[in-house]
Amino acid sequence: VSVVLNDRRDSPIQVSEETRQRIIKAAKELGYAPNPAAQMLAQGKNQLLALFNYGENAFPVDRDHPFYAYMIGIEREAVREDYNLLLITRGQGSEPRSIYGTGINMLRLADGALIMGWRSDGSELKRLTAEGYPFVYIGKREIPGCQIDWVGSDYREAGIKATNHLLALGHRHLGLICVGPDSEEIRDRKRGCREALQQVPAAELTELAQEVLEDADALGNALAENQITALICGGVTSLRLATGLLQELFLSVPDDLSLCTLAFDEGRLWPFHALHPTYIRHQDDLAGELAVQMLVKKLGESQARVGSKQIGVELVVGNTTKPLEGPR
Amino acid sequence: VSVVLNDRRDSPIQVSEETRQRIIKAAKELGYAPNPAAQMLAQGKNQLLALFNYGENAFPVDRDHPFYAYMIGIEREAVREDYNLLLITRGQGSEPRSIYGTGINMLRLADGALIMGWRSDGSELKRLTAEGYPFVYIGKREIPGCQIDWVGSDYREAGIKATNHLLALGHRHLGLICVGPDSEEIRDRKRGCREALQQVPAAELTELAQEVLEDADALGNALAENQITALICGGVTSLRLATGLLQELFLSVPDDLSLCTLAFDEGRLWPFHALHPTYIRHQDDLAGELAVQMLVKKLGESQARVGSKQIGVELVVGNTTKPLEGPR
DNA sequence: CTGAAAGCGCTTACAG
DNA sequence: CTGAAAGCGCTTACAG
Repeated sequence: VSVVLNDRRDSPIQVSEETRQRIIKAAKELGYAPNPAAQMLAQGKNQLLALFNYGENAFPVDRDHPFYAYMIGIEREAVREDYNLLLITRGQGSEPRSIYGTGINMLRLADGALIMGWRSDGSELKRLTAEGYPFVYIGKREIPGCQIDWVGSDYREAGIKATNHLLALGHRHLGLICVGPDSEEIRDRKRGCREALQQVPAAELTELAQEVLEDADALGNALAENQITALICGGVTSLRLATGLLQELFLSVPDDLSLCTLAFDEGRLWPFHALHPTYIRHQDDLAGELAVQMLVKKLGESQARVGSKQIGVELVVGNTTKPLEGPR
Repeated sequence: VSVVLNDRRDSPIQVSEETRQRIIKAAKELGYAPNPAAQMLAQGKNQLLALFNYGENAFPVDRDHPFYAYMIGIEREAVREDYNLLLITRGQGSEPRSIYGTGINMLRLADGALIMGWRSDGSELKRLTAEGYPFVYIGKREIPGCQIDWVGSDYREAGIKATNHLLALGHRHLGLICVGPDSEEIRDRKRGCREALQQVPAAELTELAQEVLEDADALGNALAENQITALICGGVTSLRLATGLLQELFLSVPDDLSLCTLAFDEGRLWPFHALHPTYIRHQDDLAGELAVQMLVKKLGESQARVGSKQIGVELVVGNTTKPLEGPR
């Protein structure tokens, strides 16, 4: 019966066509529906991938949140690979988020896990690795003495491309501002910008403290002091804050200041937007897909390392950057 | 061991504190985690809530999608109620989405389910109900001959409030435009607008076909023919399309036309936006929370009906509507 | 308080 | 080709 209903053609068991039909007919009449839990138990795997986020919710309240795009890719690929997704929400009511918070490794409900979030606890990841639990980290994550597989966007390249663009436009006094907690990916942004800058001897890059985005005058002073003609924003949040303050300062973009952001989501644009930012386009949805692929591969090869991957980025030129026209 | 790990204080079995600690310690050391499928099989529940979407993905690619806000609330409440969330992605690769598509009811892996999406198959919902599977529908869903519990935003009230606002400003020739597939909630919008309009004898409401949003001239003609001075958009998509076309037509908002939308997400606004739409604020995240509460209640009371709920809405006045100043 | 046993609904070798 | 049996990992009466 099991062979017939699951259409196991590769089974060693041969069933006559007549019997087969008889079984199917009976199943229909009885309104039979298999119990997936029992199937899983018998087959020893449950086609479940856990999603764990150290940072916030799986559904970020802030839609500008970079994780959102990852999620889209993760779900898309999960459909293809025929896995269900398990959002770990039990026991996540209090900070800090923890995998072992309740004492047991909750991820083991699933065959493997995708983990994300900046505030991740290195020791928990080490323990997971030691236990041989298969997971892939979403976003770059380097832990000394512990090789973990991750997949993320190449923020260093983002920094390089943005900086090169502004340098090519003739700007020599650049500013860089990132908001948010210090993380591998913030450091990569800064590193990329610095690397690109070093190719042009006369150029200067000022890293502005994120506090200057709390007050228009603070930003104005910082820009003036350093003669900044082009500002690189680390992401959408800094771009949003900066544009607001620049408006207060009556500074016009790009006439008074060129603006370029290392992350942006074009889906946000409205027809009546005057500004179309120059930005670095990421493919975080592809990163999400790749993460699932890597994890599934890991599961198949019983926990071999699959290696980390960085996804390339590209510059999209909008109307917020323009060539420098001599001294201000 | 089972009694200790599941913290069954009400169990007839008494366990000494010492033994209890010994068990917990051992579980930790061994990295023990219960198998949800086995738990499901043995006790018929596993603290898992399934999420099934007839329409699209759980993570809508379009961030303007109304489901997104629901998701936020669902997750928030799941944390509180101590449930994990199971995103049903298996077998969802091809249209139309189906719960029984593979022959088995995938939802049975979880204790209960939250179901959403306009394209839902009434017969599947009927079958679920007949089987006694506990679920709550996200968004209004009425099926003849089948009482189902749902929770959704009150789009009729949205229509009423928007229409009343425009009438109060003196407008008498209103237009209404909704895009997307016909659904209970689209019908409610229209119903609400019509109801409000009937209170003012001299007023007229023209329902524009969604095709007029495909072409600027078509929209222009429709507005002119009906002398429309105020346009109600059904949601973000129609608002977006309309603003784009109005710009092409050199019609200015709100001087030439007042604009009000029945759904909007203020989180989208940028500092440099000139237009702040007058809109109806929904509380879909609260609806999501409520849905989880209702479902959990259902689970507790072993599938009693809990009744459907509609969440109230409110008008937020922006700068896209203004009083009518005599004939145009 | 502890241990052995039955059973949840399936799948899959294993005998007939 | 068919039927009886073991086992997946749990929970829960049931004896000791």
